[in-house]
Amino acid sequence: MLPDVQPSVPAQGSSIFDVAREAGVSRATAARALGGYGSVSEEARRRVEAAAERLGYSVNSVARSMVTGQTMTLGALIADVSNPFFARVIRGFTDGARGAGYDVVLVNTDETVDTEVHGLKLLTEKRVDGILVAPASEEAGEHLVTALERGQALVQVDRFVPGLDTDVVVVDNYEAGYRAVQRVIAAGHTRIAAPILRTKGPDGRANLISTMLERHQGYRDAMAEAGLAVPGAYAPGAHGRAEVRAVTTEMLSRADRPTAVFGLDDSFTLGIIDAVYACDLEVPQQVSIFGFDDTEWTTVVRPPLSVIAQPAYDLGACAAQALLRRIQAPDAPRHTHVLPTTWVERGSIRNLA
Amino acid sequence: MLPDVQPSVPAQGSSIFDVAREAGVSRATAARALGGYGSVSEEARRRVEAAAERLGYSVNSVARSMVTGQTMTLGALIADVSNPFFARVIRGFTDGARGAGYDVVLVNTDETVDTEVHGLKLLTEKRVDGILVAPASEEAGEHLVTALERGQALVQVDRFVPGLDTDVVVVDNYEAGYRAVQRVIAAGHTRIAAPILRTKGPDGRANLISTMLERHQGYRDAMAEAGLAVPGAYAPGAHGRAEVRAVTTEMLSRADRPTAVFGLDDSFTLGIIDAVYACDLEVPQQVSIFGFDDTEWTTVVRPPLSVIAQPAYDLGACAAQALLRRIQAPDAPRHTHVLPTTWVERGSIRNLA
DNA sequence: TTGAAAGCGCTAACAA
DNA sequence: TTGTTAGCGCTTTCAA
Repeated sequence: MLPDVQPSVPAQGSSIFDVAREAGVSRATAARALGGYGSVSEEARRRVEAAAERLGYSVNSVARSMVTGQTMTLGALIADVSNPFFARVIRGFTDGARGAGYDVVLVNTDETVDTEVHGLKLLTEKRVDGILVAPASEEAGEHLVTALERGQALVQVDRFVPGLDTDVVVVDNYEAGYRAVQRVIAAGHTRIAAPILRTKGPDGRANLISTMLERHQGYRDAMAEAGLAVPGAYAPGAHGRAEVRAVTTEMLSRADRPTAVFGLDDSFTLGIIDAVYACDLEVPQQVSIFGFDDTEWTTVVRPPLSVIAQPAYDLGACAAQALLRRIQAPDAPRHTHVLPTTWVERGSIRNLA
Repeated sequence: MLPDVQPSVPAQGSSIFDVAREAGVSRATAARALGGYGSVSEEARRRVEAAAERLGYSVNSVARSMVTGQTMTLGALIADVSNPFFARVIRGFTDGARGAGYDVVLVNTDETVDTEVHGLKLLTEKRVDGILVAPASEEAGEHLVTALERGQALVQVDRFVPGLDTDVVVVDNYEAGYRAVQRVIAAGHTRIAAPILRTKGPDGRANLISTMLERHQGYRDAMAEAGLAVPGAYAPGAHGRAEVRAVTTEMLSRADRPTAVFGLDDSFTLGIIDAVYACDLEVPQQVSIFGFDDTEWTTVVRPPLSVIAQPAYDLGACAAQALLRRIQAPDAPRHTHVLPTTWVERGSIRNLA
């Protein structure tokens, strides 16, 4: 009736041993009944389940992971959850993961390569089954290469390190920026500005984020194609809302101030609006504004903001799917998923044509 | 030179055994050198570290957790990360956790008790060292009681189940609502409205969120104390921005429309602003608005919004500290931390006095 | 269908 | 300082 031998040190909280004893079966049988694998008689199953219930048994998944080699956990290395864009990406990602029985460990990198490297190390040590990463730099990807070589399932989202052979889920930032600016040009604007992100790494070197860069390149190309100039003053560098406000305020105070300003992301657009208020300019009569990313507040500013909307939630959800498939089939060919952006015309662009 | 015996099944990826062999020491010595515990000669340490480097060794923390009984992981059970408030709470929480060497597993409950119960079960099975929870219901707390009895370290944030003996980190929602409304009354308003959240659970029963309830009670008490009436039409139930917009639009179309409307949270305030635009009313000339939570957009609406600011990040950071202390000292007395809110006066309230 | 036994990769107590 | 050994709680052959 008591097949197995009591482990020498009794565990705190009941283990499968206790359940087995309580049910009068072996540990193997109890494990089979509880884990839903192998074959167990109906009778045994009922007894084990009742015993587990009585004892308040909770399976120890770290022990399980030890044996199966799977943690049923995914990692997410993103810049900052408190950034609304990433918050939605993460929501999509956790939903996708959860649907397949996976949990997710969240790590914020603040766009810092060192933090990303450290976070990747931690996730690796925790043996997560797969990792989502929005790389902090498109240049520093060695740690990701190493992870990949070790067989780590990896998916890049929002941005990607060129040449890194992983699944990728992005939007076409270049195209979106390009088309948006084309529209504004078509509306008759010739002086269009777009402050650009300038992040300093700990070494003082510029840490360019590919997403922003691509949007900006789309802007530059659309301008060039229309024969329009982009003086340096129209593309000032800044980091964060306050700096954007500052450089934009200066830009809008110039004699040749732009007639339209493009916010390359949520926080940039906010900084631009701050500047417009600081300069006491009317939108869109005196200056037009358009931005990237359709957040909740774009319809409560007056006039409502015209923006490029990107499917943040879907980006995360799609990345989860890709990662899950990668875990299933490590050697299947990699895919790059380019999700569509949408131009949302509202009232913040004046028609000069 | 090769003290230990090769395990029968060679592991994929190198284990501490491989490192030990490569370094010519025993597993225990390798483990000590790598884990930074016990005593190891300088010579051995160097050899082990070199071997680990050469082999690309990564410690398996699930195995470590197995023996130490610690996962160095915390769980977070919150409504929704894509809600800016919770996103900031989570950021504070992960930062606090990370500082002490902990990672965090994120679970969204969508204010649903069932999901919360299930999430708690998962986190328990994963043997996280502590759990942060923003309870979905202040009535359904049995699962939390059970966790507590089992010795689970727990901290409640933003809301709490009355009588549940855990550390708690909140703001005084009642007081904040009360004082804000007092201010508006002092500005001469007598007809003040505040739509209230009505969430339906899967069973169709109302699932009241204590936070919103307390704010609303503060509003009611401030009104009552000033001898002001709160007709039912001034406190319509709604769920989500769109519904708030709808009920508020109707409210503002009445002959006895309120002169001020209180947004009980971010999404409510957004819905109220939507309604104000829909009714084509001027703020604050025709209607005043004030809200709870100072999000990024409150300064880009015109007029800028007067709000009660709450320290979302600090709520999370403080909860992390409390949880970490609880893990250290499971039996120390519980504390309730009430973080201060701040009234931020901007321009959205008309002075009628 | 069931039980015995091995072992996942690590830490920790003990001995040398 | 170092090595031996015994597990942590589970899954998984292999026999019975």
